[in-house]
Amino acid sequence: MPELPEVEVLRRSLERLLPGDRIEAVVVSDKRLREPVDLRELARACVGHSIVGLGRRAKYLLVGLDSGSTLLVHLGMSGRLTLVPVETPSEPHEHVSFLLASGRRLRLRDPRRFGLITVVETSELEQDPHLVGLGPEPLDDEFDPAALVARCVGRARAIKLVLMDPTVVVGVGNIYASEALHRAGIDPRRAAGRVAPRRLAVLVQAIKQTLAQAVEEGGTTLNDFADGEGNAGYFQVSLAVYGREGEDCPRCGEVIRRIVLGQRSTFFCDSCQR
DNA sequence: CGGGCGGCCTGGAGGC
DNA sequence: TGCCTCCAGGCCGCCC
Repeated sequence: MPELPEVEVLRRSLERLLPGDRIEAVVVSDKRLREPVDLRELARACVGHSIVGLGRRAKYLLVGLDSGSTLLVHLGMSGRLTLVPVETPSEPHEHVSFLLASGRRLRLRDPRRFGLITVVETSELEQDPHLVGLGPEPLDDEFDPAALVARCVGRARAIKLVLMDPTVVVGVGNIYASEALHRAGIDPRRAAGRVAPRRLAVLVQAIKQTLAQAVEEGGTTLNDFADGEGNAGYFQVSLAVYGREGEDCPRCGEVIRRIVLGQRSTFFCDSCQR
């Protein structure tokens, strides 16, 4: 489900709702996620401690606690983290609930179980194995044309797959890779090393603009994405190509195609993406 | 090292 | 109604 914009939208919503609240109990109802949920570790870091802030790195949500620990949460494909009244009945695929002093509970559901929740010492966040080796944040100045060019020279891989490589740039998943390439007018199949530097510079701007706009529009809700209060996003109406096989390209009117690259659906316009 | 692929999971949609 | 296949926003590890 979530790429960078969705996680950032979630972060912003929780940032308004959670800081200052205290975790009174942790319930693990299903420990089966990408890594088994460790109740003892969660409880030790959380119970009796307050939430101090919400951060994000790549597609990981970071929940900072006054215990000196940070919760690292990844939503995988189908994860949802929502704040509900404490008496809300549990639903299928609920994994973890944090009962808060305010009478609410923060609940993590994830039917496909590709998600993750774990505890990291805040002072050691940078060295955490989940985060180490990640490339630059796409919305930071550090991600610039020179950075992308350096990672593309001499590479035979399709440019779309390079964009989705988290050591190149983080947070760009299957939807936004297709969208950014359409904006930049670049064929997703083109070998990364054969995209001119000038056009890679355009691509960097397209990525930044696409992601920033998606955050402003509340993320993309194709099926079930929602922020911490359950609100859907609406960037899906701004999608130019993703999920629009057979429709007209909004820029040139040609038919949008769907192909498979790296086992993922890829949408593009053969006519205005070269 | 780069590159390609299978695997991990469940649920929803659509065809028959 | 049921059964089958395909498809889905991510990521990891194995192979050549």
